Amino acid sequence: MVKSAVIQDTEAKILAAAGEVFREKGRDGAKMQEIADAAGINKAMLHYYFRSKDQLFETVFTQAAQHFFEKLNGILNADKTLFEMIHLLCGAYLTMATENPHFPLFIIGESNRNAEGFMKKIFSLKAKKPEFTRFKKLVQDEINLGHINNVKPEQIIMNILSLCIYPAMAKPMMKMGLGLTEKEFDSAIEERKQSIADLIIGSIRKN
Amino acid sequence: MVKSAVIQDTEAKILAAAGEVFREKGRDGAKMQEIADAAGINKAMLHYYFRSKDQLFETVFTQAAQHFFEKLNGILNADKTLFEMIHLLCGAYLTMATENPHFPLFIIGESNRNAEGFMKKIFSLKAKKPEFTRFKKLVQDEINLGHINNVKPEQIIMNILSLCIYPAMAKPMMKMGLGLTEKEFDSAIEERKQSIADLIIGSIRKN
DNA sequence: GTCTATAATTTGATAGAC
DNA sequence: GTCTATCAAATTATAGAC
Repeated sequence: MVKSAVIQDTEAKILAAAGEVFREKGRDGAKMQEIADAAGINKAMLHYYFRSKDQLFETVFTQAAQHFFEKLNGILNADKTLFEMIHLLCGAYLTMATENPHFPLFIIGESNRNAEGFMKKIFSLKAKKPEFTRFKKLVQDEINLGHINNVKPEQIIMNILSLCIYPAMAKPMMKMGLGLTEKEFDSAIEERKQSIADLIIGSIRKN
Repeated sequence: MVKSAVIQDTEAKILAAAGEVFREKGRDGAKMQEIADAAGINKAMLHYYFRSKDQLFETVFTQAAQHFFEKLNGILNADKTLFEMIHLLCGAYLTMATENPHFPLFIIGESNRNAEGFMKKIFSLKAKKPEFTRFKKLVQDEINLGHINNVKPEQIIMNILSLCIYPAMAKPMMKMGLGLTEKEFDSAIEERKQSIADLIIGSIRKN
């Protein structure tokens, strides 16, 4: 166990390469040969470690979902006020979507393709599925205190997810549609880091 | 030319079937056999009419984009006030996304896969690419009149698109994540038809 | 134009040497 | 564990009869 930390073992290399290719090309568009090339190893190794393309995909997908859920649960269960939590959620989602723009499309595509299987997978993860019960309670408390309007917590969640994730995942189309350069688009996204949480809060706060 | 209007010609049948399958399964996930079955014709016919799978996809994609752009241009160039136009845009996008939830994923996936080719395709359409110049002017006018805050029109567009499209395209994941039944989710979307435009307008209107 | 049968190609998967 | 060579299956594409 004195292996250099720089040199990943083969399994890790495969998972990293497969993750990238699957996210970019999708489950069907990704080819085993391309994954092998990206990992710098032979195609036969993929089968040696993961048996089949399906199994490799499942592993990659599960790992990605798990990683994200852990992060999310950290926020949703933190001891914060509603407004603080909205800020944190917006920051986390925006950062995730910006750094890894293919990830949301990847997840959504898979959940659309096979909703039942998707659900089963999610529920069998070690990391618990994100729980919004605490968030919902915070919303209800603020309503009772008269601080915010009588809104459904689900709508707030939908708004946060939409505003944070969509622009990043649709970047090429957005850039083109709005006629923005790469730089202009990136700075537009940067602006949103400040504005989205305020927009959400402004829309529910009682004046 | 006394053919019954009910019986579509083969080419139209193919395009309809291919559109459905491509949107649902994606460019790579869709199989020619499945398209042929959906169209109720033989696989060889697909090649007779469209030469190759690639060409069939391009035709379907272009046609879909064109149809949507025409609708959008109708709104963007209409003689309306800014607030009216925001309401119309939200309605059009929400309806589109709800009735055809696979369409946005389809377009975004393709534009991510090949941004340059996507742009070339769009620009060569008969229907002009949607122009936001008039929308931008309306925003600037309202800013000058002191009716709304000094916001960038691009941010408004991003917000409209995000809030309307994302929840519908991510329906299975949303349902699961929020623990909603089909019925509950649909009524949540229905609520948004009333609330989204108001949310957008509320976020920019000067009080 | 439409079909059946078949060719050609791509791609996932395995066998077997090292 | 890793590679080369090869197989097997799936899928696109075409040939040719009607």
